[in-house]
Amino acid sequence: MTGQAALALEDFLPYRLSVLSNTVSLGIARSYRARFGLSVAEWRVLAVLGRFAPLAAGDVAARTAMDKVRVSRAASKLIDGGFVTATQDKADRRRTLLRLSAKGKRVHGEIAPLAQAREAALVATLEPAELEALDRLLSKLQARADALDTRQEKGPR
Amino acid sequence: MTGQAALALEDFLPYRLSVLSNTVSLGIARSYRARFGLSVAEWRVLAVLGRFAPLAAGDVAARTAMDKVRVSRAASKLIDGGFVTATQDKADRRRTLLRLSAKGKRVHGEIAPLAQAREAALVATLEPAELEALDRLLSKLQARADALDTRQEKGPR
DNA sequence: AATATTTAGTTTCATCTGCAACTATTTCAA
DNA sequence: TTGAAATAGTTGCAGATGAAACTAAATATT
Repeated sequence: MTGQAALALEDFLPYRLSVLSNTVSLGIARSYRARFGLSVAEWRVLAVLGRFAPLAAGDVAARTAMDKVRVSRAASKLIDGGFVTATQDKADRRRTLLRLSAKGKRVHGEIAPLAQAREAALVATLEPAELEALDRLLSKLQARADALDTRQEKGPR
Repeated sequence: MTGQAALALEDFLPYRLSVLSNTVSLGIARSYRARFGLSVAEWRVLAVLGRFAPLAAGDVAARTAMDKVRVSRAASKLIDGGFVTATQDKADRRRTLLRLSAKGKRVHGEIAPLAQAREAALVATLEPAELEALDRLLSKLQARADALDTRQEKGPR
């Protein structure tokens, strides 16, 4: 009845990516929400701070692909919870330098292996060659998606 | 300083999937949000209704991998907007059968090609063999993610 | 048949989220 | 210098979201 080929949602790549991403992320999120009361946004901030010493909020945003509002709120919660400390950058007093507190490091040390184990379990069924292919394909698609996105927006980001 | 290998967010598969999925979906969403005022959830419901004749809300949820709350709300908006009609199932009066209205069909007919063009642009850089590999990898990962998820939950879904 | 359980869907509540407006500070330009 | 423009980050608002509680109808149990 539809004039043109009906869109098969179940084969539609953006949809498949969305379902897969949600399945994976929600599964992981559940485990650390239950244990530490951390949201995905908070965990991401914790993760980059665990890896890259002091970062300003803007740097966190760049590294997590989150917008600055989301980072700001996640950081506030982490500070309230005592996971993160904030100090004003003396060289540029607009900037707030974020670091993990001792508690933050402890939690990061607990969650990171869990997250890695989950990822390992996810890709356990893939051959090494497949894993390599996956890496390349995701990189290619991300680059392409960024390009399409930039083109669509008013100006360059 | 961290005892174990720090988690590299930028290489972390769940994170990469999330970023890619968001880049792609939001890019597409922008185009039909601007034109028709439809959210991603609404568009998904419209898409499955455009393809599979009358569906109950629960069937829509199953086919879109959205939860029933989200489906219920998207359906309400679509009904308010005149894109979808709802009739009570005579055989089971708990069920509401959803169909596209004439207007809904028209909009679906407009958006579907847009969405397909976007997908085509996204995968345009992939060789046929790569596309095939992508398909297989996503299926494999989804199956695995589902299995891990089910195992984690209390009972089977 | 009467009651208990299950199922379909909605609503409430408590977040989460993004956009836009805002403050504070720094950098640029006249 | 001094005002204008840019940058870092926060907050108000309005919409989206998920979990849990709830209503209504169907099915299972006794």
